[in-house]
Amino acid sequence: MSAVPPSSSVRVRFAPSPTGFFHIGSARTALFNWLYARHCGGTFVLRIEDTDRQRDAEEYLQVLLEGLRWLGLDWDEGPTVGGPYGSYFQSQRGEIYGEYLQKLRDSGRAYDRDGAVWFRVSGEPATIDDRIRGKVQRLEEKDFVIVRSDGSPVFHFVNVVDDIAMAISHVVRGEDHLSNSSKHVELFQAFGRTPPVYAHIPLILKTNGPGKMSKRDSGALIEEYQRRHYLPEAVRNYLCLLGWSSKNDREILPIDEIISLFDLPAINHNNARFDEKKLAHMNGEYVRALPAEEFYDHALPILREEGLLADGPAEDYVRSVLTICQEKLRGLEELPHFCAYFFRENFPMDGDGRKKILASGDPFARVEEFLAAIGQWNGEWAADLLEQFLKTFAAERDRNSSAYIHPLRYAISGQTVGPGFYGMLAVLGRERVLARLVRFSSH
RNA sequence: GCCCUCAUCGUCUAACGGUUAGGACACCGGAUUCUCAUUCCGGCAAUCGGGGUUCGAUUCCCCGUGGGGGUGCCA
Repeated sequence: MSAVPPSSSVRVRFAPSPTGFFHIGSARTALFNWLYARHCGGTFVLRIEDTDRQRDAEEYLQVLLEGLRWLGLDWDEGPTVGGPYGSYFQSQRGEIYGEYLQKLRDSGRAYDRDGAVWFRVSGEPATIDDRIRGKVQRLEEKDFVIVRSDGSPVFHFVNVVDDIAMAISHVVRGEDHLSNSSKHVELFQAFGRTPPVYAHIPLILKTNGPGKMSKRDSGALIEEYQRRHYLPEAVRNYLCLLGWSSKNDREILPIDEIISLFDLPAINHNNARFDEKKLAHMNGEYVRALPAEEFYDHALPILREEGLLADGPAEDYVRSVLTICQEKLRGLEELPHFCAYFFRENFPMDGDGRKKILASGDPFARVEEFLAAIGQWNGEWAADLLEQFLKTFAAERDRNSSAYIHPLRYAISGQTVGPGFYGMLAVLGRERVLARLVRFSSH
């Protein structure tokens, strides 16, 4: 439960069904609910709609909870934290549904047919009070099933019962529920309740092609970003921008600022297409802006996972590698490939890079020339002095320093891109650099 | 089919009824004492169509068109 008691009667809920995936659209719905709760000082309830009771329910639930935690969307009531309106699992609320069903039977709004229980509609158009779309009217024409013939209650019924029983004040959900809201309003009214305030948020569409994002689309699952070491703050920030904006031309915003600016009527009406490239760009911005200490904390487990720390390099060495690499990264995902040669001698030599180097001159000759000179040099092995040395060295031979830098970089790292050259030399250290140059020139 | 809903650059979006229609991503070009994948500068690029209302419409209304959703004993 939250440490700070709610200062508002606003109670919102995120009510996912544990399917084994955490879809980006669901995450965005959870996020908007959470933002609104935090904006109002209200309560964010997590309710698990597990009426299907699958075999792997527990494992499926973990995907969801871990995804929410990763995004920093903490819930005030729900699984693991409890709360006064439990249980927060629909599979454990059968008794409550029974009681509410009896109320509908008593008032003549529920009846049996074909072994199922049906709800009798009123014949009047329902008015949905929607904070984003205004008043929406829709006539629910046909009676509908609320309890299947196998005895299990259907979504529309349990959803409304739980919202009543959990005193939910605002229902923030995807627009795919808008048409069905007339069913829900009818149910609220049949229970003698005023329906909650609704806010139907636009859907997230596929990057290309027709329809909304589905689990199978590239980039559709939160767990994919976890696995690829995206920063959760970046994913969350991007998700905020799908259907909402600060209206001040700023897109990268600290979450506290988003919370204070966020409001339901400010949400857009139109669906948004998902753009993986923009998300990737935003992730890069977040990675490069990370304070050195936090970058280190994020990077260390990744390097370890890739086996790059197997030789037990000194902490100072790892830190200096990360310091020169951070500003060049587009994301933590590429870090291992970007810096592997700092940690092992059997790094791969990039094939295209080799062609590039060969095309621009004789790399072996350049490396040998340099090797001969640097071997004699006994200056301090520091970035600024190495720069001085190379510039003088190149000038004496009437060449541009880049004539040496490119082949040297390739010889030392196996790549044509990387951190600043002199910083790279300094961090690797004299011994390692010279050994690699020798190996390259005598290949 | 019927019902609901939406409509500004390719994409995400901004614009009290009066703006050279702004920003971001992508793309293209240039610069940056060494690479680029960082950074900086520049460029391309939009109000779906037709009617109204108004001195004036991206903005308000209507009709089309197009998109999305719903229409299950799925959620």
